[in-house]
Amino acid sequence: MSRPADRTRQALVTAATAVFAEKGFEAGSVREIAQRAKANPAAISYHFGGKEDLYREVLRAAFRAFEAQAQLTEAEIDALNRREALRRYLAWQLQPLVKRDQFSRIVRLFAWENVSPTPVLRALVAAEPLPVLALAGQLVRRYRPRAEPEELALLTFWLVNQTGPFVRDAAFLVEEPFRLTLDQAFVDRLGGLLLDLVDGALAAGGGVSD
Amino acid sequence: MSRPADRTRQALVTAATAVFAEKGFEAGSVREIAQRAKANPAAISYHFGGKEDLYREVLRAAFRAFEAQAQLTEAEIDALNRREALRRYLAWQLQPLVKRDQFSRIVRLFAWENVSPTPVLRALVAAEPLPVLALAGQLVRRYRPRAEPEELALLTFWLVNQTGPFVRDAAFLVEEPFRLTLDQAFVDRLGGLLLDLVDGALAAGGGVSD
DNA sequence: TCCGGCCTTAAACAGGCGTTTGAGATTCAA
DNA sequence: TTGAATCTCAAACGCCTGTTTAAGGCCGGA
Repeated sequence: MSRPADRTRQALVTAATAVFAEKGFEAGSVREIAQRAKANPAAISYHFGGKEDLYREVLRAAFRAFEAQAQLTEAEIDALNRREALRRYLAWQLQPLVKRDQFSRIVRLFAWENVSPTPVLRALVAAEPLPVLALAGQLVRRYRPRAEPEELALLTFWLVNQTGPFVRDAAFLVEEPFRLTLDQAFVDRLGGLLLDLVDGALAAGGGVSD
Repeated sequence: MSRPADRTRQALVTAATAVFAEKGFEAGSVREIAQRAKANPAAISYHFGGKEDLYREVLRAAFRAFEAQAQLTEAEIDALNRREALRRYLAWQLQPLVKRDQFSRIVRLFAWENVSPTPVLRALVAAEPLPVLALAGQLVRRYRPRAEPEELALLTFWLVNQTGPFVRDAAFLVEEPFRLTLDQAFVDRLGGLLLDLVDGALAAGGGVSD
């Protein structure tokens, strides 16, 4: 695959990622995408089939990019000290804060899907469960091996959302009244703070010792 | 004020709240709003000035409705046992889960604003800081009176987001793979679980005893 | 050189958007 | 009852949307 059209395809996917991240799927227009890719709107229908199919391509690439950064496998969760496993999990989830330019668009894509899921994403995740949920669930069981299924589900959802708000609303945190500076040292401090909080929360009230 | 036009005004605000909650400000159309209110699209321009002005009215009503449900004042936070204050704070924030029909639209309105803030809301909150942030910050200081400003800011933001995901993504929690049932008993259990988690997290690692 | 497939393009299509217009209905005070 | 103010409504305006169409450029093989 080194046809002349590959340049157009790749440019369209890149431009679409930026536009959909900024405005969401509905509000992102094929004309703006084409303009940023220096291509014609009709090229989207020609190469992908339509706006939805282009979006599917964008989501697939986003999933690949995010999961490639995982610093934790299912095997490691059971092998490692549970606090160390938790530390790696949090570090992975906070990576978008470090590699801001690279990941911010992907984070925003998922934020849009969070408030208004598209049929495109629903179809994609229906195929197989999200790896991040499986990892978080396994991590919770290291702390609460005897928890009921409902409590386990709640704790898993809770753990996933310990980092989400910081990543999703990073732009909000640098403004008033918070005024935080998002450099590497800050992300390290945040990671340490969250590790203490989450470890403390899971260990207290119902947790078993490691 | 019991002019004949008041019926139209009220019907438009009600319909607009539903439509904006479902689709967001941009995607919510004046034609759909007018149709649900059994009115003419031109009535929006006539009574409010335009789509933005109608939205401002919707947001104002939403703020009033949400803050009227507060179960905690600044004075009570310092007077009460800190765990009891935290319990009341969490109960307040989880109320949308209990009174689902009444509050779900407001929660969704703010969820849209979270991913893509409108100039309308920005102008509204610029006037004065959000009461919920002030309360959460005061609560955090009960646990960590000697924390640095940055840590205080992070902990405040963290506390606010302990309940947010459960309320915002309640529709997600009832589906696979979680399959939770959102009745009163469940919300009580969730409130108790979160109270233990948050109290444990804030008390561990840096917290002082009460 | 010429042909045929791949690619790009401007133009047009049907439909939705927020808002304005002007005429008609309705309401209320005098 | 009359006149003026208030309100409603269908129609039209200009602009934007995703997609289709048809014409032409481009390029490698015969």
